[in-house]
Amino acid sequence: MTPPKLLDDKALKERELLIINTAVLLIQRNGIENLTMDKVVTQVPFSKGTVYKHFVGKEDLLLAISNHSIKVLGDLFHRAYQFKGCARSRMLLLNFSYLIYAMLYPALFQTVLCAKSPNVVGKSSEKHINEGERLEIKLMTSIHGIVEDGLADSSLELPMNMDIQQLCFSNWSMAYGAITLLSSEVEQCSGRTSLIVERELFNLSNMLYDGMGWKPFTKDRSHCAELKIALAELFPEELAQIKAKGRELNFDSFS
Amino acid sequence: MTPPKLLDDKALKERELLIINTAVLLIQRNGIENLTMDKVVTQVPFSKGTVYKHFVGKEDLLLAISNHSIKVLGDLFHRAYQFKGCARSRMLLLNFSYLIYAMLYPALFQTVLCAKSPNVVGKSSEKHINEGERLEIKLMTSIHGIVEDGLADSSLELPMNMDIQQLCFSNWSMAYGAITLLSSEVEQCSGRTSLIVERELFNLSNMLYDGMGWKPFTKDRSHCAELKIALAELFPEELAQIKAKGRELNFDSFS
DNA sequence: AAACGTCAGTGACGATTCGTCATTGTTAAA
DNA sequence: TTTAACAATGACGAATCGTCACTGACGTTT
Repeated sequence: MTPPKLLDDKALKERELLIINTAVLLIQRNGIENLTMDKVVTQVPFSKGTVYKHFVGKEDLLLAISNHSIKVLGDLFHRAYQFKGCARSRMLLLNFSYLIYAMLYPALFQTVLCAKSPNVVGKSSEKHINEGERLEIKLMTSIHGIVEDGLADSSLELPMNMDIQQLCFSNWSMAYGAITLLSSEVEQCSGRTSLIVERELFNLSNMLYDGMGWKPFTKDRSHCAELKIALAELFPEELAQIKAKGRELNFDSFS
Repeated sequence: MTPPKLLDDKALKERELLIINTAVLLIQRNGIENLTMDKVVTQVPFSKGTVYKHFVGKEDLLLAISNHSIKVLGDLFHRAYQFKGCARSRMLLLNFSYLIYAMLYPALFQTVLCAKSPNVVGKSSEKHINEGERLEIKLMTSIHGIVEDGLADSSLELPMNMDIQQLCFSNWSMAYGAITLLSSEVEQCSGRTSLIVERELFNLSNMLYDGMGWKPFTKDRSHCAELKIALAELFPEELAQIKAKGRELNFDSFS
């Protein structure tokens, strides 16, 4: 009467990842708007029914891709968190790791944005929705850690009766807004508009940190030169890949 | 031989608006993820072919709704711009008009977010895409005007070699990020999380303005009391409607 | 070893939704 | 009245979705 276990979790995870990666390739090739389950099924050594065992529908698959993408971003964030340097610099570095992510993996970035739409969330499984929330919280922990370091070394004090979570959210929402709004420009080489994403992100971050009273203030330190060095040290491969795509982070147009 | 004009522009515009409003009602009732062209057609005194005369497809209709929503928001922004008061207060007020909009018209707000997805943009007509860009620029002009007023009365100086457009974008992307990320919380009465959207928006705005060096600084003025009065004067109806929905802007939890 | 039960896998199928287009109706000039 | 251009219709084919009845493989029971 013991129900036989025929499939181990490992194999299931592997298969799930294979489906996700296949879907990402299709998104890269045809655009997210043309992704269909039928196409995914033909590109995968399983039948439709099996795919639907893993994902209750197309939207659920999208959310799973989004979750996977957030994991990738979480790794970049963690590297920024671990960098040696003052807290404020590392927070700026973290924001730029977000930008690098958006430039390097546009399909993933795009999918995360799409997955935020109620169109997707409304049709997804509880399991993947909860996983997504967990992952976003995890993302926040890197930010959290940097803020705590800033508080610990007294370069930062909590302003306006705010708590740590609020401060983390401030930085996150600011970076999110800037990169999202300029993400359409992120991919192209030359900006049609006069807004340059790396410059706006840099200025916006510094204004916010100055407003928080986070030392060293902009007037006392060349954050730009520091950032340039840190990026080259922490993300050499990623910067090279971006360059290979014909795009490049340009810090010369602003001091 | 003169080709007869049978439909005037006015009637066309009216019909387009009727279709849009019908679709908005359906979104409110069934959620944006369940909007179908067939349902729209049955709710409208025209046939499918006629609807498709106006909108090349479902996504194009969504974009048109988004554009319509941006017009509504533009009106709120303009009222904030015209308010009497110091520039910095008005900018804060403008951000809060954005929040009011998100709370009062969740379906519209949601549609604007969805319409940003490449899923939608990729399948829409040039006409509506261009119209959307025009409308967003128009939105910016209210922000632009307030910044210029701040420069004119010397309460603000351009920091870090930035130009006016960059400053406008900073405020916009910050407000966008905060409200978007907390929009899922915007509708519900009590916050499960410890983040309260009106409080975060208030703090984030003030930190940014302080960082810009925009006077009067937070330490010198009770922006909160001022904002409370301004909101009551400028958006009495809207605040009442929000209250009627069971939600209320709460300023007591922070000074 | 035969019968049985459980579960993974399959892909044909019905249902839904989309967008088109051949047809019909309408208007105003000739 | 005829005609030409425009407007409106809704039946239809195509695409996509997600389900479900069936098959087969494997371990357990008899």
